[in-house]
Amino acid sequence: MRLSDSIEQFIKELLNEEATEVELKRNELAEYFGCAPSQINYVLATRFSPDHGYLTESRRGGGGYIRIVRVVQSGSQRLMYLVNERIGDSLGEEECLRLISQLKEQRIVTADEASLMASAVSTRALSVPVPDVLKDAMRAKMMKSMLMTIAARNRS
Amino acid sequence: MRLSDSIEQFIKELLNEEATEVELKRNELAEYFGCAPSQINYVLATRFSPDHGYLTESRRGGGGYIRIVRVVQSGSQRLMYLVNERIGDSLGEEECLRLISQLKEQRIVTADEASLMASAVSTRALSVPVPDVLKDAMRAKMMKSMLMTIAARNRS
DNA sequence: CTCTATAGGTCAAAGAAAGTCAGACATCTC
DNA sequence: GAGATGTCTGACTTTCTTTGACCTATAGAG
Repeated sequence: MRLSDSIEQFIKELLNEEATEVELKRNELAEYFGCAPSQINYVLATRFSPDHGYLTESRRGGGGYIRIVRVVQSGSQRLMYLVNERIGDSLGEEECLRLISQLKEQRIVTADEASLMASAVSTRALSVPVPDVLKDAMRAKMMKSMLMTIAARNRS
Repeated sequence: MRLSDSIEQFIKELLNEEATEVELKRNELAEYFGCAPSQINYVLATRFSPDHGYLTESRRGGGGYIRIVRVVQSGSQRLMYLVNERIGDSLGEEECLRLISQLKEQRIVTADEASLMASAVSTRALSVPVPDVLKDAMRAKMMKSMLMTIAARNRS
């Protein structure tokens, strides 16, 4: 069995028993598996990315840590559909706005959150000298990122 | 738990019970926590700066002290300050996150809104081939845009 | 007025973790 | 079996914390 798979499984077991969140020390985990610490980053990048339904945060320095949050897709099929299929690699401003207003109508986000999201992907917010193609790519990523965050919260 | 975090918490507990102001002796505090006195300055600098919503003043010599004041500021004042003065033309991810978490602590935004904002300016959301300089310029604009939206909403 | 004990301030360097990335190696696909 | 894709490592980087040596201001005694 591959090392990455073992590490993946180990973390998923920690997450299984009613915990939707784990905190671990990169160095300890690496030592436990007898591998380079950077291997942990590889596993996180390839198995615990937002596209896989996870969020991670971390802190460096003394007392540092890595936290992994599992985003369960029970009450949020709609969101996961958007993240995984509807939104591709690029999304124009109009399309973003359409999607956001749908989410609001379906009461998946509040009116306040909808306007917050809209202001983040607005032309005004992205008015820097960058080709439109890249801006739309960013919009897609930003939308996915925000939707994942909402899904994580809706974890019901 | 980190020493800095313990000291931070200790001070915040002193400030919590209806007191908006504490006065303490640097050396005593350091002795209580068994650390170097300069550690106290570190905590003040990283957790009780004006950005965090605190002011500090102090006095040396016999009978010296350090006073920490929690600044009471309305939400919209705070937002305007951030938009017009604090956030310039560029803002790194770490700084964004710091500002956002302070807004949350000061209850100007909800926890949900804070995580939404954080996910919008995250590295993850902006991982497209664009120079960092431009990303930080975008972050500044996005933050302003979102904060303006919040300010507009609060004014109702 | 001067001296000294008593505080707090500053800064650089060491330490503690995590992040990044290029390249070696492995595995899969056709 | 050659090229593409996936794994893994190690050297280097970045960020955050902690300490200690040295600096500066103040009050009070003489």
